[in-house]
Amino acid sequence: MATGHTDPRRRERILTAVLDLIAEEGAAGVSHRRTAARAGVPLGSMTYHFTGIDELLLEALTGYADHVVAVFERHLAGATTPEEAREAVTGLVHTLPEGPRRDLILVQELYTLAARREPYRALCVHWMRRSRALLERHFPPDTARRLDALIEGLTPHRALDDDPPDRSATREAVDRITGAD
Amino acid sequence: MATGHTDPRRRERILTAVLDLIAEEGAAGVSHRRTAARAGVPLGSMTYHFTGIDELLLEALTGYADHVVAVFERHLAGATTPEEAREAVTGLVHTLPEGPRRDLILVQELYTLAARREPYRALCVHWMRRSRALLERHFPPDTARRLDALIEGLTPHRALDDDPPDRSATREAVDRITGAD
Amino acid sequence: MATGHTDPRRRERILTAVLDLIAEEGAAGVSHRRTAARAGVPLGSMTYHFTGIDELLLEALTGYADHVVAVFERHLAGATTPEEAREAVTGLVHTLPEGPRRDLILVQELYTLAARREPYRALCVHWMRRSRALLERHFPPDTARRLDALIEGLTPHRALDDDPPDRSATREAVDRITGAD
Amino acid sequence: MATGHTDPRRRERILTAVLDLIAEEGAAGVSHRRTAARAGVPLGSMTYHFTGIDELLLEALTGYADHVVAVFERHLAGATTPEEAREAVTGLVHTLPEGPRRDLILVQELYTLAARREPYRALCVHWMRRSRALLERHFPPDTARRLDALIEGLTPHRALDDDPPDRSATREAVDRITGAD
DNA sequence: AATGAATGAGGATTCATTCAT
DNA sequence: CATGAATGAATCCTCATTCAT
Repeated sequence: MATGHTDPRRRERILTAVLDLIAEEGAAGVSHRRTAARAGVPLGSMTYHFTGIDELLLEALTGYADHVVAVFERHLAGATTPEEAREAVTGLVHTLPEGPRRDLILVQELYTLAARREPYRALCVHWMRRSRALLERHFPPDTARRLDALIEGLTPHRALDDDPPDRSATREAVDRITGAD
Repeated sequence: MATGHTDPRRRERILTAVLDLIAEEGAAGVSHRRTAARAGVPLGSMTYHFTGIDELLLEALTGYADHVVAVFERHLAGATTPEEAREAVTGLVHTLPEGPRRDLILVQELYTLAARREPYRALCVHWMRRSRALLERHFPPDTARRLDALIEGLTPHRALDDDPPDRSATREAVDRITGAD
Repeated sequence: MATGHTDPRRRERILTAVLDLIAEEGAAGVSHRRTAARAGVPLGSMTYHFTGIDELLLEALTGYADHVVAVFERHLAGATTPEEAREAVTGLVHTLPEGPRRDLILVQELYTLAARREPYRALCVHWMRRSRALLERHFPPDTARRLDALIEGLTPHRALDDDPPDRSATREAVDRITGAD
Repeated sequence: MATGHTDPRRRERILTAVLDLIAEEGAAGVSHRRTAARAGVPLGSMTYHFTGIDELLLEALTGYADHVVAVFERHLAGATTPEEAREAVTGLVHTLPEGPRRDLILVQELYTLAARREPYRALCVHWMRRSRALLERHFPPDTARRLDALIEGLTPHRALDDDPPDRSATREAVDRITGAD
């Protein structure tokens, strides 16, 4: 009532809460009530700012995908030789899911949504395309593609495995897939 | 004398229904009601045969993992040389998600559950270990590991991509990661 | 918890509450919450016993239509001559909406629903057919039809008008429409 | 100097939207949001131009009643003899609900509102009085009254019946109720 | 052994209305 | 004058689970 009546960061705060909830409870655990509580906004606020749960999830995950691409880009930015690019990619695999597995989980949830529902699939495809394009700055198209798949595959392994592969094993895989001889 | 004095296939039928539901609606879409309706059993039957939703999901997914491992094994069974093994693995990647993406979805859902909740993680780890063991019959441990990750990574790509890599591209990736020279 | 666990009159009580609510607040005013409160049953009970609001309304109104037909029949039962039948019909018009206009309102609400949604239309048509059949026991088909329409038309007039037509006016109209000469 | 310094047709457009909504969704389906969307005006506009939902409905239905009376009048205008008047009334019954049942529905909705809430009742009574007055130009008061009721009763029959009475049947009923001999 | 009945919690969403701008 | 932002109440419905039978 006495608040500024227009808090421009409200949408933003809600989206952050959504991402936190996806990571903690899964996409299925994202409800209006829970999100509102977490973001500290009234329940009615949710459907005012977002059409429905789907818009909520989609927008939050889009923001997250952008963030991941940015990380990706930052990692690869400095590399000028193939050797440096390979090292950068290796670092990437070991960087992303370092936190509290939050990133891994978010990616997994997105894949799961994408496997079944169109808008999420589109987001996923767009994302894959962008990261492949980044790899293609340093590797030929076919190699970029293989490398992209490898990165994707190493991630769940690193996250679930009790005894995950160490950095040198990752590097070895990267070298082989990119055909370093 | 025989215990299950009613339809012994009831559990089985319920588990099949659960798997169908996971594939169609996602793990979050599996409810007692829906499962009962789909399996054609009374609602009260659900909590009689299964402790709760988790037991339901876990048992269904365990059965599915067994099935996938069996497919895996069948594919690799005939291979006697590394060359044949590589060809078998290639066939595997192109076999699994060929159907109506059902398999991809189920795997994805399992990963998502595994990322957050213990019993699912254990199932997942056990599964990964078994498939790696199968690969180790034909490849050295480190190679098996890399190969396993690659397979995992190729799957979502093949499923989501509008223009998925063809068989020869897969074979090329397999050759490189297994160090065929 | 300590209740008989199976109250067979519960459905019945709910339907009575629905009819009361339609009369008092209109069909649009029938909500699960209000109905539950009025019938003295828990909210969750509503969707257990009835699929949804529509089943609720439809079943309640079907019961009401049956009741009205029964009244109709009882009124006409004793008539053996056309003269007696005309008198009975006249009595009918002046009997039905005598109460607290409850009957009139219920009929009106049913018509309104019937004008837009199929299952209600079917109920309405079925009802009209039955009452016409009753009239046809005493009048030729065409006459029965005209008479039926007249009855329908007199009802809202009697209910809304500040100065509604008296019994002799009704009788006069009945006589004319049935061609008493 | 001119007051409505913005679009003066806005009120008008809103009222048209309200009528459309009543016809399509029922009076209960008229909300500020839906009306605003349909009329293409901002949501805030609704409560600026109209006190609340009731004012909205009442004003829209008043306009509609005026329209119906005008049709009524136009139909009867040319008639100079009782015979012509009877033919005109017959035409009326077969004209009104000819379109997409829109008119029938609107009338029904108005009756339903009138049965329960005062301002709508007043509107209804006023309307009935006006149409009766029109009939009284051609028929004696008692006959006008009977005829009015008959018209009212024929309408739902014609609208709901699968096999509605044809024009000659209507004419026959009109003749009888007006005592043509 | 098996199940229909029951229910309180929580799901998404729509709403009329208020108010600062 | 006109309106976008905001919100708490209420909407229908689904749910996992308990329990008497």
